[in-house]
Amino acid sequence: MEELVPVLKRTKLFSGVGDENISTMLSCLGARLIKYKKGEYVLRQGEYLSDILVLAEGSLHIQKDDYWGNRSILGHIGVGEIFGEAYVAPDSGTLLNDVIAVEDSSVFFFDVKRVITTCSSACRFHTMVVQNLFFAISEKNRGLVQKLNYMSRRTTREKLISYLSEEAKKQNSSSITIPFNRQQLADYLSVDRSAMSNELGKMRDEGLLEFEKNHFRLF
Amino acid sequence: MEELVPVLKRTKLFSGVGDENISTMLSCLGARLIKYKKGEYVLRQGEYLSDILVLAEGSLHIQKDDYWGNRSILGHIGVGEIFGEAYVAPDSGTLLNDVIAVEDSSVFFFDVKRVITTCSSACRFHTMVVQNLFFAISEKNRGLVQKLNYMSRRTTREKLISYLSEEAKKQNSSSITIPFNRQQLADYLSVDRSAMSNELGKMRDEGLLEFEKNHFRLF
DNA sequence: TCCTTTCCGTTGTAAAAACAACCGACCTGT
DNA sequence: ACAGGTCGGTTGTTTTTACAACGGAAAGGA
Repeated sequence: MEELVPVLKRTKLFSGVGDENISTMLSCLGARLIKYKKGEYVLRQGEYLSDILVLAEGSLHIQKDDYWGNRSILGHIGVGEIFGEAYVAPDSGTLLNDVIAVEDSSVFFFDVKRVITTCSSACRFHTMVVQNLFFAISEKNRGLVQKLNYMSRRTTREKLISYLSEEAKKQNSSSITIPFNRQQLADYLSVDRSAMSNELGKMRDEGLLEFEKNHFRLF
Repeated sequence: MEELVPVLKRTKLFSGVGDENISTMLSCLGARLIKYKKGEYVLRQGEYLSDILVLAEGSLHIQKDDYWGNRSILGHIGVGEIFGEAYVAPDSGTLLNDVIAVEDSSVFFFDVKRVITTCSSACRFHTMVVQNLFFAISEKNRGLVQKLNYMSRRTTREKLISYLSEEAKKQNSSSITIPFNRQQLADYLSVDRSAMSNELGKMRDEGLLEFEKNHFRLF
């Protein structure tokens, strides 16, 4: 476990807590490290969860099977990412997704009770961890709300407009660079890549915008 | 302010904290009560926020104007609801939406620093409020993830299938009751009501499901 | 350099959705 | 009983999307 402490140092959960304090906190937080072989389940849909998890090594997929058995991959978890934190509330019900190891992986488990209940004053940085946890879930929240904003539009054009519009506000310029290539943008907005490319072409022809690769200019 | 304490008692933020303790906590949390006339802005897009808010009276709309000036209403805040909590992190940037009073309203402001930094032991219930806050944002998170799940499907049929499928799992039965009428369900899934009604009809004809009003049975 | 792969714009077709309009069933208040 | 309103199913038309297929530009490796 100790050899993976440097990884924890760089995570959002332990931001601002020095290495030397992390080792001390591990026991206070009830930390356990569990290793998974490629293909093994880390979490299963329908289980209850009482730990907050941090991926220390490897990579994971979040996936889901529906009532009729169709499987889809919802997302990816990389080293240092926090997950499971939205399902540890007493009334959160069971997990809705499976989490599976894409390669051999190691996961830290932190008992939520020991995380959110500040322990004795021995552990000065405990409060900071609780704050970090709150900020981390806040950040996820903001990302979800934004995406939902784009996705609730009916047409590809409207999705593009709302997305680019938001980026322009965020980057405070009508000339913006986006962090996606075409396929990724299409996936993000849940539309077909070629249809989206087509629509971008039309919008350019109509003088709404210009673009080159992942750089856009709005008019 | 005191006359609105009974409202706070029934909110998720103060769940488990007795009335008598709430009054005591208000000062410890740096609470302020601000009243708004109908039509006034409570929050503006582009502002930084350092308070967690709870609506005590009235009702609010969350709305948004895009780069080209089109306005849309994203949601509604009712009495007792917590809002703004996702934008108080130090690196959360500015607000993405406006919040406006639909009728005369009163809003409690709690300084986030005083909420998440546990105060001296005088305030036994402070820890509980922090937990409640975390659980509240968790709950929002889960709702957002679910909705995103449904909305990321390409066709109305797939959206319906994923939604009903999830409800069936949640209610642990193939016979389910949903909390929406047709228009609300269409709005929730961001599709056209009549097209959705049409699709439901086809799915029934194909033997995938049966329904009557807001009760569905899956096969 | 040549080969392969990735990226992305384009086109045509088939499928699906949006939209508008209409109708009947059911409430509710008068 | 009647008028007005809500709800939801149906239909036809138009618009938009998904899908499949292709080709050229650019990047990267052997």
